[in-house]
Amino acid sequence: MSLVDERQLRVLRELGELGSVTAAAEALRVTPSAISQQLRLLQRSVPVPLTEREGRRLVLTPAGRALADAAIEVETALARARHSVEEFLGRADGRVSVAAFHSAAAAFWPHLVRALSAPGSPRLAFADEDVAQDDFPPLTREYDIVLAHRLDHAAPWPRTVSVTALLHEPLDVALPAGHPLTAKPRLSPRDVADEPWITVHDGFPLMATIEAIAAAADRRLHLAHRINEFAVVAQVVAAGAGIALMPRWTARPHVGVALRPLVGVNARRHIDALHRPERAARTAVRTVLTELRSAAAAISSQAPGDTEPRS
Amino acid sequence: MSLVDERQLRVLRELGELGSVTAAAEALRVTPSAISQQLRLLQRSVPVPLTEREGRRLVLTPAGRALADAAIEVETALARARHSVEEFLGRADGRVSVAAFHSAAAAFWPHLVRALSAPGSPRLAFADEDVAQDDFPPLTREYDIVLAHRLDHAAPWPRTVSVTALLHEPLDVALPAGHPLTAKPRLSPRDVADEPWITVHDGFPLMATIEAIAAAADRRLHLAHRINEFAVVAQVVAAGAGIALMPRWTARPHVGVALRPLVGVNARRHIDALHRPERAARTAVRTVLTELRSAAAAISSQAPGDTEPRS
DNA sequence: AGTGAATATGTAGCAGTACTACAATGTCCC
DNA sequence: GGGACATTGTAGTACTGCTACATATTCACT
Repeated sequence: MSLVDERQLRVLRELGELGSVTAAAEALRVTPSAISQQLRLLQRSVPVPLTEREGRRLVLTPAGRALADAAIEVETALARARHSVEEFLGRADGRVSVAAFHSAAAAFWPHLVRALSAPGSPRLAFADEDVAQDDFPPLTREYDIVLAHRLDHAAPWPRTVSVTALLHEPLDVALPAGHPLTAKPRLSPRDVADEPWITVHDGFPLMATIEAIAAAADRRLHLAHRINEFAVVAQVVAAGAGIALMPRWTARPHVGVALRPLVGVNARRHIDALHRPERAARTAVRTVLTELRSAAAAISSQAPGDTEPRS
Repeated sequence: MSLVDERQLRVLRELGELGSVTAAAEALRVTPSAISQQLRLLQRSVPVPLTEREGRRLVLTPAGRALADAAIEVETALARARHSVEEFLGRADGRVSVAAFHSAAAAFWPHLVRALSAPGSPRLAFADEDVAQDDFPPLTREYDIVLAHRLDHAAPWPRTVSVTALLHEPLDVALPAGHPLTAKPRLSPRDVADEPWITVHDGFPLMATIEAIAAAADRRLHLAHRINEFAVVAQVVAAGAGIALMPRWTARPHVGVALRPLVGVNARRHIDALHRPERAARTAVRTVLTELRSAAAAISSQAPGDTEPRS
């Protein structure tokens, strides 16, 4: 019985529905002999007759009809399997996993939640991932979409991932409220080179800008603290432990911290959505990408005084 | 996509569950190379990657997982199909069609209905078929069980059908109440040869006994009427239109009709259940056959004064 | 850093299977 | 009884899935 296969079941079913070997053969585009042989093969696995002669035609016995009915289920399941990939790709409400580093997560995810809460929208699965720049692309193996950042002049993303540009965000200098430098509307590398710095850990994107400031000022900076998380950085800056680079749009404003634009070095970061090219074959993933772009537009224009043209 | 077959889906599913080509190969008792080739073949039909490398192992992508899930349904349906014949054979409550000629139907079917009314019993499908003797065996093509009758010396049933003997029923002479012959406890062919006869149509089983009476009495009988249905015969006999042969047990008694045993010719008929041998592979069919046998025992002993040994 | 074990993939050849073409057998209908 | 129709059997062919073996890649351990 275990060598009953789909082909034989299909033949049996056609015979049952069409009522003759010849008709089944035409339907399956083979010779009647092929049908006859498949039936003989199938019969070998079953101890009761599945077919019987009726005059010169061949028809199913009740046992044959029982098996032919089961064959319908097999074909249904196979058809469903054959369409399951398209279904998977086409589902509007599929699960979409989105990873992001902290500041992008805080800025983008609330937008996504609001925009995609209606039934029929993609179901979101968030995960925060604060990793060094090189480690963003590999995350696309695990997540459908990865929000990543890199500095203007850093190495571009590898070509194995697709990139959707979201923000080109200025990095400002964060000063404690009341610090003397807050008097200046914009700061040069020389202005800030002697202050104690709070920076990200080595390997993280913003570090390159810190190094650019040191180079432009021709000084060795004093790296007092290494803190990745901007919410913590803001607290420590406000407490007067040093100054820091902070993103203009995606970090939550802090009353004890003033932001001043930096001139003389290119202090900007790209925030991009990375994904493997084939993941965008899914409708749900494309929906989230579209929503991310419109969230980016909202984010970059949310503080009118701070938008790029005027910085 | 249409060349996705069960084998490829099975391979994909094993890969998904076991997590490596080698493990899937062991599970399916083939070499890893075979697995790899089947996966390549499957991938050819699908426009998005189903698998991806993870270190030195191979794992499913989300699309692959979607297809593997569908593969489970396919295997389930196939397993069900492979067991559907046993299920069909083993079901206690399967449908069993029973054909019978009129007097057997009237005598046996009420027993069957009473005995097999509990839930879980075979579901009965009755059909009355009053045919000539030669036409009983072919009815086994259409019905699971056929109640048929034949006379003692008639040709036996062909060996293509299985026979379950039910009754060996005496045929008595039916006389109008008050007819002079009712005075005799038993009748010889000579006693009845000059009466007007009511017989079945030519070709029907009882006809041979009529001819035997004529031969034994060396007379030509007067065949006044040809009526197959015993209920009608009884009415006409009671009305005085003639005498007739009637089965002792399976014809309903009629107040205007007296039955007298016939001696000197072998006047008995066999009532048998005929079926194709393979139909008895079904539990439900065997249940009905058993019930028919016990019904036969009840019928032949229901009128104690008329049982065979005393006739 | 290097080496060996583990894993997957490619290639060639082999074996089993499903098909076609054709012949034979059986059935229906006039 | 003859001709058309239908199924089955037989021999040969094409295809497909497998094994064996070689190769490439990754991992773990020293």
